Amino acid sequence: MGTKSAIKKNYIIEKAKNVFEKKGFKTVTMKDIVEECEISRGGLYLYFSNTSEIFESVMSNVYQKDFSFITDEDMLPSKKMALYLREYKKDILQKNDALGTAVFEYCSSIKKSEENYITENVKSAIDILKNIIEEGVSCGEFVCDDAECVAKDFVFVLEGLRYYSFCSEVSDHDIDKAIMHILQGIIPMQQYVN
Amino acid sequence: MGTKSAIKKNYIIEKAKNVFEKKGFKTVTMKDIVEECEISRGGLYLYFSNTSEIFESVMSNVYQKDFSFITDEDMLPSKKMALYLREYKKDILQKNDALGTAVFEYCSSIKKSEENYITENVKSAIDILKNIIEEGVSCGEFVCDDAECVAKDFVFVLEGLRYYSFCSEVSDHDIDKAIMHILQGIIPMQQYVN
Amino acid sequence: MGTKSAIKKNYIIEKAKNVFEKKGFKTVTMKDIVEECEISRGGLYLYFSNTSEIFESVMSNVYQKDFSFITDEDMLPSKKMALYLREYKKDILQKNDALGTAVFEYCSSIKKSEENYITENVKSAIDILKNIIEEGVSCGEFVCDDAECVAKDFVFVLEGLRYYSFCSEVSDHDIDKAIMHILQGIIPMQQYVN
Amino acid sequence: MGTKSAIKKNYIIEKAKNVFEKKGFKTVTMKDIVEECEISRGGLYLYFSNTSEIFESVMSNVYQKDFSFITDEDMLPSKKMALYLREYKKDILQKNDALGTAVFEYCSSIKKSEENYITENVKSAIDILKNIIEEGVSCGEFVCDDAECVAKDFVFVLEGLRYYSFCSEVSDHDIDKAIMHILQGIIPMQQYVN
DNA sequence: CATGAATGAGAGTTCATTCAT
DNA sequence: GATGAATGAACTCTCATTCAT
Repeated sequence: MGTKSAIKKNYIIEKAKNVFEKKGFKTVTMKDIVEECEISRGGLYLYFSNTSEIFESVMSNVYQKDFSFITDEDMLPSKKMALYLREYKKDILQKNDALGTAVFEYCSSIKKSEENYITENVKSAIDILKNIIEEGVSCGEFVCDDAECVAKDFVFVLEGLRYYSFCSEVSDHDIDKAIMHILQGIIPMQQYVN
Repeated sequence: MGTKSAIKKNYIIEKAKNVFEKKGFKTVTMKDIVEECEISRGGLYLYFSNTSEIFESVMSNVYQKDFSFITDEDMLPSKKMALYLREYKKDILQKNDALGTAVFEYCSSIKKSEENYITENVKSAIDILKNIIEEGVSCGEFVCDDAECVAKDFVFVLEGLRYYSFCSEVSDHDIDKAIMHILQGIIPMQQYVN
Repeated sequence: MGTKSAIKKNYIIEKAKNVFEKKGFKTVTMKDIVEECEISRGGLYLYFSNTSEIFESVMSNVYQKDFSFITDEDMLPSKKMALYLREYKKDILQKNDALGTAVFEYCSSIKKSEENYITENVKSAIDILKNIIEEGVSCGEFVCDDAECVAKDFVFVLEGLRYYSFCSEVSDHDIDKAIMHILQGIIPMQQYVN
Repeated sequence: MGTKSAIKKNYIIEKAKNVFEKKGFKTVTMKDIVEECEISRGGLYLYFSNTSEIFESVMSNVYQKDFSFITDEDMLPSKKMALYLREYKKDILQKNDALGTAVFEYCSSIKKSEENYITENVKSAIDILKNIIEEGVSCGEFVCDDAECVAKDFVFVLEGLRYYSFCSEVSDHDIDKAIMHILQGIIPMQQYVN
């Protein structure tokens, strides 16, 4: 596929993203995407065979956050925690009507045994937080018996808020409060900065 | 519509529930339900005009739990808490492939401003837990500064697990661990019984 | 069929008339009539098998005007003419939104060779007017070479106005003017009274 | 829509015309037209959304007569009258089982206040005839006090015959006789040529 | 007689997918 | 590559008609 094709493919992906944000996943049709892209019916089929394929492409374009700071040896665990949670929060707030519904619909329509975006996301988030907490414990910033348990607490509370946000308004403040409450369980003084 | 009709209507609701459990909400068609019920095309329309109407009926048949114990003045708050959380857990585990996906699809397809099953459910759960905790604090069973905050912690962790359960396996044990972790924050000794 | 049945049948016919006035003939369904009558679906079939049958009954109830004065030997032809045309006019004006459309739809959906309400009506009107004119000529009230031709002029002008009235407003005055114009061709002085 | 499409669209219009001639307007279905055209169900929807839209297209293809001679300054009014009435007659005779019924059904199903084919047609015919008569009076060919009244006499008699023709046989001769009778009222000598 | 639930045929409409150009 | 006309399958919905009660 030449450069021109790649450009067009990317164009389709960008446009399709709008459609998935508007309609979720299940009810999006090839026609919807053709119309959003203002290309020909046949044209779309040159690049994608069905909406799942398009959605996969949208997701791999979208789900790329830079979490390289996690491995930065010079950064304090408390700082890492603050940065990571801030990103998480931003993610949820942005999804207050965006791709989240589509992701859910897509993932829940796949057989459970398979890996999917939500599973991957949750697992990696638990892992990252667990590492940060353990690091924090070693250097004396955090106090915690069971890092995995706290990590899961963080992640599921945040996922719960995300889930809730698809059907109801969730504010910046709501998320902050939930995070602070858990943080208080592992640090003597507040170091989480908005 | 006489008694006979009521029986048939209930029959349709029961069968339709299977369909919603299998397919969620958005992609369920009147034809799907007709086929599951093994009735005629026109027959279904005698009772329901569209899938939303059927789904509403399914929900009002289903979503009726007995939480009367909450107001029982002789029951210890710790006991109430245990009972309530057990029900919550059961609810999530049953939904490990059941109506939850359909509920989500239905609710997220409704305008956010409107009340919906998920919003209602979350709000009422937070309320109930907050009351139990406050009761527990008054009688010395629990220790807690901010009952609402803890209640939300409970609810969103559980909702997070529910959400996750639609796309991945969630075990009895996973839920127990999450609950225990939060409980430890407010009680000196474990009283939560499975 | 007992008296009770006859009453019910008449009730249906009356109600059905409303439906035909509202919707014409072709698009009226058995369901429309059942609903207008507020009887059961099966109930209607005890009396009528289809809408044509009902329409026929409506028509035989409706199309009965008293033109006995036509044969009254003591009445002046000019008076007969006036009375007859007045009835004709009334008929058209009443049909300014009533059964006329249904009659047309019914008649034009029947094979042309068969007799139908419109054919019958037109033929009998021509006949009556021709007789009145001839009578008038004999007694010196009218002057006319070709009574049939004038009779047809009357009838087709009036039918033209009737036809036009189904799609556009036609006033009392419009009809009067048309009638007067033809009358002037056969009488020296105006004797047509509204 | 390119040239090819225009051809197909015209093809559909031609075929649809047959259907409307056979069945009138109200009971014609998209399926009827699909079958007459021998195209696919979906194919028709590429060009038209409903039967009204198709009927409108049929009408604008059909209702285009050349009456330019009306404004020809060199032609005698009597000649114009003869030509115009001949066209009118032809129109009625052709409709002896053709589009007229459909036109009526279509127009009578529209709210009366709106302009429609029948209203427009009648109004323009009255106007044209009135002008011809007045022209004829100026140049001495016709004798007439009230041109509008005579014009209406012509038009409504002819419309009456048209209406009658949908339900019964109307011959060339019937129309001629009616026309002659009115003409005799305004010209001393017959100049209407068949 | 009367009811109204039930059936199934049939019309409307939308789309995924193909294919000639 | 790209287009968009064309097809046909699938769904929605409405009614005429029947029939057990």
